[in-house]
Amino acid sequence: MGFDLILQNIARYIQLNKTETDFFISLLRSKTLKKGEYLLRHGDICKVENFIIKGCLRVYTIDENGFEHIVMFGIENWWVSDLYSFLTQMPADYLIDALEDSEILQITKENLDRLYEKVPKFERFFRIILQNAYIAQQNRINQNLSSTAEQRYLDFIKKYPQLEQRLSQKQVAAYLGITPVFLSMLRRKLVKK
Amino acid sequence: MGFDLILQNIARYIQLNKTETDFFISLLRSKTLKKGEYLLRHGDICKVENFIIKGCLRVYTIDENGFEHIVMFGIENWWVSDLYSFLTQMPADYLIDALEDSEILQITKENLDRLYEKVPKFERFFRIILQNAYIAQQNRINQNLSSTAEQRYLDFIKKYPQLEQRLSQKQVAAYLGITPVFLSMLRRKLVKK
DNA sequence: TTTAAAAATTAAACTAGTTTAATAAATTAT
DNA sequence: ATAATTTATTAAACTAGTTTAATTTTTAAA
Repeated sequence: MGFDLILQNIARYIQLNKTETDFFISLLRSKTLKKGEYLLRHGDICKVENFIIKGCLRVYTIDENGFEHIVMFGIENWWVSDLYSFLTQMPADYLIDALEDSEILQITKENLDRLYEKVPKFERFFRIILQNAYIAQQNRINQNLSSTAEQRYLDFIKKYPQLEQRLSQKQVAAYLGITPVFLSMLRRKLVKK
Repeated sequence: MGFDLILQNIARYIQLNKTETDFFISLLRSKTLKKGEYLLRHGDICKVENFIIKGCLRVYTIDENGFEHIVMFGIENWWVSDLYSFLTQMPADYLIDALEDSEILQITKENLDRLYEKVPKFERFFRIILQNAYIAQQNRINQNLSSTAEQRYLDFIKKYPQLEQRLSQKQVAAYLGITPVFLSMLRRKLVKK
């Protein structure tokens, strides 16, 4: 039916009975995105939390000079949103769009709040998801502070080998915090070795 | 009693009755730290989550060249730990020490797990705490990707004016990801304006 | 209160990463 | 299939931030 992946994702941390599972699924809406299509624009209210079934998205900003900076990629089995905007229902700081044709499942804030009320186990689930995301982000901050661009690139392709295959170098550079020109130079230098 | 601050901190997001409050407090241990004292060393197992009642701590790494990189400061009303090590009980990636004489309240992993079981509302509490921390970290990542050191410094003193007063420039530089020498140059340039 | 140690300042030489611009290669659209 | 657009490459000039080192100021220790 297409809910297998998300149920599996949730089963990693909490066990749901049939009623709970059905209730949860009833709160989801599915959506497809063409490559390049926006899920969220800067200034929009982020109305939903998104679970990716298929495809690849990016969460990013565009600075005053028009340069893009990617705070996260999302692929199959990941949750993405502008969490600040989602929680506060204030205008979003980030943009989200699809880097590939994608399929997602969405849950609105109202429905997620209802889910927390009716199935409090989901508090635990999202606590754990957030713990993992927090740890990953902290490590990324540390790496941005302590490593050269070359080391960050090497760590990136080591940590996400499959993801790197799916991304253009421009996107990788926007994630690493360097220019595409410099990434190209780094790669040349690395293959020469 | 010294528990006022932490109870207030928790009351922001969940309501506890007398029994729950007493149970929670029974799980806490208090500890004082002298300036410079370690709470956690790289490679230790992080056995406790720490709530700061008074003082200032830092969570950081030391790179192969001996330079320190600060991933977070903690002051009154903040929670600090090496979350990865705390959750997995594996050796810590980070060091934590006191930048001022400090007082903290500690809860062990076993006790926190018991707390989640007996008072599931705490799942919600820590979910919300983590949401806030996640959002703050994501904004910091974005800023590291998109702003110059000068802009990051200006944003830092604007966002944490009270904190900046308590820190040496060396610590601020280690948080911003620049050398103390360069921070000194920036400050001179800024006062001249 | 004096001494020692750490933090901050300044300047000059240096380098990691940027910018600009031109060309080639790969994707996308018609 | 062709044209148009985007992405990647390369090189040269440039700049934000580093490094080293010497001096001053502040903080901590005895």
